Amino acid sequence: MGKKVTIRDIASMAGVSVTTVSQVLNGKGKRFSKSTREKILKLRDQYQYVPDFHARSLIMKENINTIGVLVPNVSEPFFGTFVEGVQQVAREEKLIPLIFSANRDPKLEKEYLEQMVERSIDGLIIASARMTTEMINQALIRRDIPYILFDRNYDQEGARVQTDDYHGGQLAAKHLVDLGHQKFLFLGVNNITENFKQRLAGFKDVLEENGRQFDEDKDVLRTDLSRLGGYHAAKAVAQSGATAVFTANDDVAMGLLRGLRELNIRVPEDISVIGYDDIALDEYVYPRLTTIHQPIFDLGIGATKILLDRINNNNDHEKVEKFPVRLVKRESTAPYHMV
Amino acid sequence: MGKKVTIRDIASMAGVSVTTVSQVLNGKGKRFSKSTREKILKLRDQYQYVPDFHARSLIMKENINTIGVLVPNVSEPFFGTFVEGVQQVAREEKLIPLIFSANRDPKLEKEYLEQMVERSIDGLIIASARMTTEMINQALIRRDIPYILFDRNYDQEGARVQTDDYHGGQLAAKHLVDLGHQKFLFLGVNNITENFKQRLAGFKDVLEENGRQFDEDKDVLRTDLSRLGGYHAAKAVAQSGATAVFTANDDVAMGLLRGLRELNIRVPEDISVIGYDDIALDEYVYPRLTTIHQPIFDLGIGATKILLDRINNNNDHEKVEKFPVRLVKRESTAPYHMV
DNA sequence: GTGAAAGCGCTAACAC
DNA sequence: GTGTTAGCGCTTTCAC
Repeated sequence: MGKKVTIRDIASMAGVSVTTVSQVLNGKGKRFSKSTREKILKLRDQYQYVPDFHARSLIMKENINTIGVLVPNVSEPFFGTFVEGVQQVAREEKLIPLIFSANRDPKLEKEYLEQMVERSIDGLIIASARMTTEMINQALIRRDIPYILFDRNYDQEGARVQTDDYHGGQLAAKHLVDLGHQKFLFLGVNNITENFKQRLAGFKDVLEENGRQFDEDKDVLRTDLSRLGGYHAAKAVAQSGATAVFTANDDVAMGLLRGLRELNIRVPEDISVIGYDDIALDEYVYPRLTTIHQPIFDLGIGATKILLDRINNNNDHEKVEKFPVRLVKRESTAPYHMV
Repeated sequence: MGKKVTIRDIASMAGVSVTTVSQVLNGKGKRFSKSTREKILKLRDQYQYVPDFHARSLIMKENINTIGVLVPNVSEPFFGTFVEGVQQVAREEKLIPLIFSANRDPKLEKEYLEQMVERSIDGLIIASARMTTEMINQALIRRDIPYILFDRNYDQEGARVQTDDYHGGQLAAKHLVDLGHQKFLFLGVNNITENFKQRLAGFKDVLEENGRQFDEDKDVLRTDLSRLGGYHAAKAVAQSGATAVFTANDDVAMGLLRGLRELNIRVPEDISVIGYDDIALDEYVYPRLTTIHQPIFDLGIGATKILLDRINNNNDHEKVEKFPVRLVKRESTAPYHMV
């Protein structure tokens, strides 16, 4: 209903100037009389005056602390957890996180990125496979907006948080080899990005070091990076003859579990499945999923902290923080039995 | 590094006035010579000029399409899907959705709400149990920002989308009664809100209509509204002697499924479990979860469309759009067998 | 103790 | 065809 109450309205009602109101409301009004101050405060409360954000940030180059978070999809458990980590730090540091979920649509990503730039946010956390450094810089060029890269951005510049995907792949292979398996499969994704390549490389290397056969042409299957993708791949997995499958991530593994179940193939008795990420859901599927743990929540925290660091200290050197991965043994993997 | 390029910079470099630049860049420059236009466009590209958002929205009170979405937690599958629905409409309508996830913290919710108001967004979608109409109005008062309420806001004013929770409860009871069960349990939540009350009421009424016993004191258990909550409740559920359990939502049901499994209680052979919501995960747990379907994605779409309607047409009457619920039979419920 | 005035970057009447 | 001017709502010198 009501038109917006401006500082001018308050001023004229209080019978003082806008300066006075501004000063008082910003806690810089020690020099004004008590009665003036109280009058203004009272009017503020009465009319629910809130200074206009845009007018304010137009002047104050130092922004209200706002950071942008660009993720492919908040509804994926992985990114949901990541965002929660970001939020935790944001809360502690009184930052406002603007979350943009672009559904892996490059056009949208670009658009959102530009939006954030326009809104002159203080910093940016970008989690996106498709987004190249070039694209990012193009949008950010000539603005010194610090940003942090996350996930799948290996060959890129810029401060970032990373996990050791190669090592993750090694761990998965080692676990499966220890269980005595002989025939392996990597259930990868159609749109392969560097982190997946690394996992595969680590996986393959350990297999070969242990004298196992692994042919990248025949022993790698590709599907969509989703539960449905894993589900649809079940038949091909079953026909491959492999007894141990390493999936691109836990979502894919969950889909595979379902698909295998419908095919009456038992996990882990017939096939062992190991995922990647360690999302919270892993404990709730059946069988509980063995996986490579990534500290997703901590990654969110870490990314935000590095970003803050860069914002505040204008820390220009490219900081790359590595986070550890580890094997989490649950029920979806078991020793290999000869048939 | 570079300072921000302003319209003035572009103007002086092009040797024209700011007006000219502004007009040309906003597509209102038909009256200018082609050479001028091209010169400006080229400079814009060269210097990656982006008009300052704040300066712009300071003037054009109306036009930047931004809506705020306040949810308890994006990483919950339910809200994740809801947000996706919102985003779909947003994309179609060229809106920018600002997502705020407040983790059910009332203080944060209020803070975010105020933030959105300050940023003069065009409209608001609020999904929050704790948030009373009073709180909302307090933050929104004297601004005519239209908003839509979602989820758990029964006894409240304002346009909103709703599903028929009472009917949902009825459907659950009917299904269980049809299967021949005699002893029932409602696994509810500690912090009961109106939607849960409605579900319970519908559940109870149908049970009693069919001559089944249901005592709200003894046959209702309370736990946290989460997978972990359901998990922890498993023992109590097992000891209750009930053969059919209706849970507050699917998350709780998933936790219960896991807990029961660890107790070696078979679902559905020993106990039937029916959830609520029909989140995507239901197909991937074991056994696949029977549930009451809510059109979560459509709710997101619907909420956004109603909001748009109110923004554009200044539609002041309180529109309440109801969405249907229905039973989705899967594998977690089965006929009752005498022991 | 208080206020006038300048200006943040932009758009839009209204000249010329 | 193009420029002048007047703000949008606010903060901040600096003068009184």
